[in-house]
Parts: sequence; C-alpha cells; structure tokens
Amino acid sequence: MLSNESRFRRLNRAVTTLTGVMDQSFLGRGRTLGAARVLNAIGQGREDVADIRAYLGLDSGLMSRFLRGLEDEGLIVTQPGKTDARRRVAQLTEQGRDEVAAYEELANNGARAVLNQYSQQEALLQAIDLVATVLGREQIAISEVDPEDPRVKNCMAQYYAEIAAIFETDFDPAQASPPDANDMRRPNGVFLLAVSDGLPVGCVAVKGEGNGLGEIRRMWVSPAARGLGLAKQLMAEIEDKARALGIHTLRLDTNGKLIAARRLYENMGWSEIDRYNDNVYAEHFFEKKL
Amino acid sequence: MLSNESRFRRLNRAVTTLTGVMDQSFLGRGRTLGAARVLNAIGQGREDVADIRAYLGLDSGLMSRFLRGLEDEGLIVTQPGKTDARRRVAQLTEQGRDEVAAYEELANNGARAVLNQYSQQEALLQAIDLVATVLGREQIAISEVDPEDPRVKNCMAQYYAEIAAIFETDFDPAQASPPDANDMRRPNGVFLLAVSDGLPVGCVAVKGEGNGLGEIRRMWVSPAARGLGLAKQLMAEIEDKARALGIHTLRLDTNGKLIAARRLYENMGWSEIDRYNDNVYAEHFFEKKL
DNA sequence: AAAAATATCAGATTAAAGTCAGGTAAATTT
DNA sequence: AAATTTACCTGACTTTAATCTGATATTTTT
Repeated sequence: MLSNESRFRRLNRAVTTLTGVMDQSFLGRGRTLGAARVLNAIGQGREDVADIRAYLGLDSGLMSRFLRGLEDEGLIVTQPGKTDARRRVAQLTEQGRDEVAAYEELANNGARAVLNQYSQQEALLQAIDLVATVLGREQIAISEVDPEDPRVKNCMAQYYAEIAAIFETDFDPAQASPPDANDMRRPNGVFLLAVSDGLPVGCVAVKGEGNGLGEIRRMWVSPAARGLGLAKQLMAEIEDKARALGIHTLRLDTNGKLIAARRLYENMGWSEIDRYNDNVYAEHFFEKKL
Repeated sequence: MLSNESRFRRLNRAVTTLTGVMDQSFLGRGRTLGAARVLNAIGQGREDVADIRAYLGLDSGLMSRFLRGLEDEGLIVTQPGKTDARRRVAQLTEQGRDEVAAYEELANNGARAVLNQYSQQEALLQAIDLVATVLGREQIAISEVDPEDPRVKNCMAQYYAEIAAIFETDFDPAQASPPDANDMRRPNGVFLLAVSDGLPVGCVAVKGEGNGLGEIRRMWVSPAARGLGLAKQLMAEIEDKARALGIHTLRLDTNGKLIAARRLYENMGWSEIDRYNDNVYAEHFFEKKL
C-alpha cells in the first residue's frame, strides 16, 4: 500500500514527535539543549573534548562556549590532557553527576511513559532493537571482553533460550561440553563481543590450550542484528585473533537445525570433519587450517 | 541487559541521527527548515492555515512570515477561506508542486539509502510499521470508506495471506460467502477503515440488506496495530453505525483458530448461535441484539 | 447593533545555534 | 631550531526560530 520509503518516513515522524516532547522536558532544567547535550555526552563517559565535538558535530568555538558555561555552573571541570596537553579533558563534578542523573531520569520517564501504555512490551522492544540496530549498523563495535563479563552471560542466556525454542526441548548447557572460561582468556584464547550503541548483539570466542589447536565457541548473533553480516565479521575477526595467538588449526561443532550457521562455515572455507567431542547437541563438525 | 528505557532511547538516537542527515539534505534547497516544513505540510494536502499552524506548533506571527516568504517565492498562493474569511487557505502553485516533489525525492532517497543496504527488508519494514504505529497510537483515525477503496483491497490481501498461513492451506475467498460490495455501502451498510499516519491498520464492515438484519464482515487488524485495542474500537464503532442504519440484530462468523477474535466477541456481549451460512472456513457463529 | 472572540498580519525584540577570523600554547614535521 | 600543524579559546557577527504587542478584518455572541 504505502511505499517502503513512506513506511520508513512514518517511523521518522513518530520518533521525531516524541523526541520533540522529550527535548521540551529537558529545557525545564534551565539550560539550553546544546549545553544539555554536551553535559550528557560527558556524563556518558566521553571525556575528550575533541571526541565530544566530533560526536555532536559542533564547531570548536561553540563547543568552547558550552564548556565555559558548564564550568561556570560548577557542573564540570576541564584539564589539559595527560598525553597531549592541547586536547582538553572534561569531567563531571559531584554537582554535574546529579544534574546528569536528573536528565537521565527525565529521558527514562519519557521512555517509560510510551512503553508502559502498550500491552505487548516485549514484542515492541524486540522490534525497537531490530530497527535501532539496523539503522545504527555502522556503529557496531567488536571488542575483546572477559568471558565472564555480565554482558556475555546475557548473550548466552538469550542463545540458550533460542536454542531451546529451535530444538523444542530444554537445552542443558552442561551437556554441550561447556568450555573453561580460562581457555577463552589470553593467552589461551580470546572472547569477542559486538555492541551496538550499548546493546550486546553478538559474540564469539576462540578457546585454546596453548598447543596450536583452537576451537570456536559461543558464536551468537542477536535477532536484532541478523542480516547485517555480523556473523561473518565476527568469524573473520576471531580467526585473526586465533592466528595471532599462534593457533594453526581451528575446529567447531554445530547442530543440523542451524542451517544458516552451517552455510556460513562452508562459505568461509571450513570443511566438515568427523565428530571430535561428545556434545550431545552437536551433529556437524568443521575444521579450518589457518 | 539494557533496561527497557535504554532500549527505547537507542531507537531515539538512531532515528534522530538519520533525521539530522535528512534535514541537512533539505537545507540544500536554499530554504530554512521552518519554511520547508510549512511548504511540505501544504504539499501533503493541508490547506487551512490554522490547521497547519496547529500541526507544526507554530506561532501565528511566525507562520505568517513563512507564508509570506513562500508566496514571495511564488510557491504558494493564499486566499480567504470560503466559509470563514478569517481563516486563510494556502495552495501550491505549479512551481510549488515541483518544489514539494523535490523535497519528497530527497526524503525518499534518504529512506531508500538506509533500507536498500539491508538484506531482510520486509522484516525490517514490519518492525518499523509496528514501532511507528505504537508510538503514534493517538493518531489512528477511523473513517468511512468505500468497500472498493484500494486501501481496503490491500487490507484484505494481507488478511488472506495471514489466514492462509494460520490455516496452513490456501485460502479461497470465493468459498467464504464473499459479500456484495453494495451491501457494505450506505444505505445498506458501512465500511470503516483505520489509518495510522497513512498506513491502513485495520478495517471492519457491516453488511446489511435493509431488513434490520446485519452481518459483521472484513474484520481485520494489522499485526502492526495489535495490542492497541483497535479491534475493540472498530467493533464498537461499527455497532454504532449499524444501530444508526436501523439494524437491530448483528451476526458474524469466525474460525476456531482465531482465538483472540472469539474472546473479543464474547467480551463484547456476543452470544454463540448455530451455523447460519455455508462458509467453509467458519466454525463459530455469533449474534448480538443492538 | 454593540461587544466579544477569532484568525491573521506586521513590526520589534530576544534567544539559541551556528559561523568566522584571529590568537595562544602545545605538538609534530622539516 | 624553525616552520607547520593541531586543539582550543575568544570575540564579533549572522541566521533561524521564537515570542510579544498591537492592528485589522471577520465572525459569533449577547
């Protein structure tokens, strides 16, 4: 009925309207939106002035004035950077933290007001995650994390829930040869987590034992990030990490129902081999020489 | 992992960033955003100045200046309204139409640029429809349309596709006692369509034959609008319309697999009766005295 | 018919954001 | 060591949006 473009523009209009309302509530704290944006950027942990400037797209003169204003209010302090004294670093004062918290509260209240009046919140949130992740696809960042990072645990919980739904039985991780966290930490292995604007959207690990053999584990991509080529990117990066760790042969196992995964492995140069473990959920086994 | 509020705010950020880029492209046409917004509102068919003013939330002085500017550019003409000469009415000139088309092109290109780089477009668009509809829930408008309106055909096509998926067989509308369009037109009946910012999200009809008996047909709510109470609203409105047409008894049929629908009818005071037609897809029959 | 309300317009003013042209100190390059 | 570049600052200026006041024409109410 509507063109795809129009459907997209409907979203723009709906979100823009809400954002306008939210911005209005921000004004209630007696600061201009520009100053509030800078303050909140600092509150998000962005300290480097040049970084904030790039993030918000501000002219250096304008930025400078915002910083002076916030300083005069006693909300931030700025200092020359340690490694480069030209780059200045901004930090919140006690009072600044309170003020950021107040803005957070306003933004969260605005969000809650919308979410709470809808009966099927989880479905809505999943749609929101998908849309936000696809629209912000350029800013998905893959980085090394500890295998016991709480975000990793969260990814795994989602993974198990999905697997259970696909297998139509309970999924017992203990029966899937659970890897020792230490084998996914340097120097044995590496754990990679993909994050899209704060939301964990995928992970993968290489598990090693220091003998040149490695295994790919914990491969997962959130439904919100599927179709973006993230799985391929994670696999490529983890292979690089494995190579750098001195691993020459990688293996992995997978279930027959995870068809997309199997196709990916085949496309990326893996070859099927015989069963090499007693994981009861695994039906296909692959190997790749690095 | 992330709070619900944070997940919502991720969407805000992603959309706002894109909107900013789009707005930049609008500026390329040498007009301020304010003036462009007014022009595009007129291009959308909003003619009444007071209406545009309310829609865009503009002060009368500011609005007046935008209109003068657009008039000076030769893009619009304004006249006193016919029924009330205080309210002015704006219309596009030939040149204005071209300019609106140019803005449309820019906006559509921006939307396409985002959509086209994603491989699972239809899933994304469905998520977009859901999010935009829920966020813009207040602006769903229900109005009478002709049963042969193309938007109605589109709703029905979606309905049939869904039904086919639920029944796991092909669905042949010809076997479902298809109603005569004329019986869903005044004075026999009424057809209602629910539209959310341009997107048809639901419909319902009362089919009558002028004898005080009526039948509810074409009841459908888009997946994008479920959970908003739209079905209930449509049913309530169509009952009112039926009453106003002089109908004293309403009937309807439904399939056993449409559980939510059946529960709705029961909650709204319908009582189950014996089969009254030979619709092969119908398994439950209801009646309501008005 | 008079009074009140409504819709727009025009001019003056303010506020916020953004731009531009130097200037300084620190870092980097030559 | 000199020249260049970088990051930030300051002050002057422009643009855009927004607000406020008062005027006019029209409609509605009394």
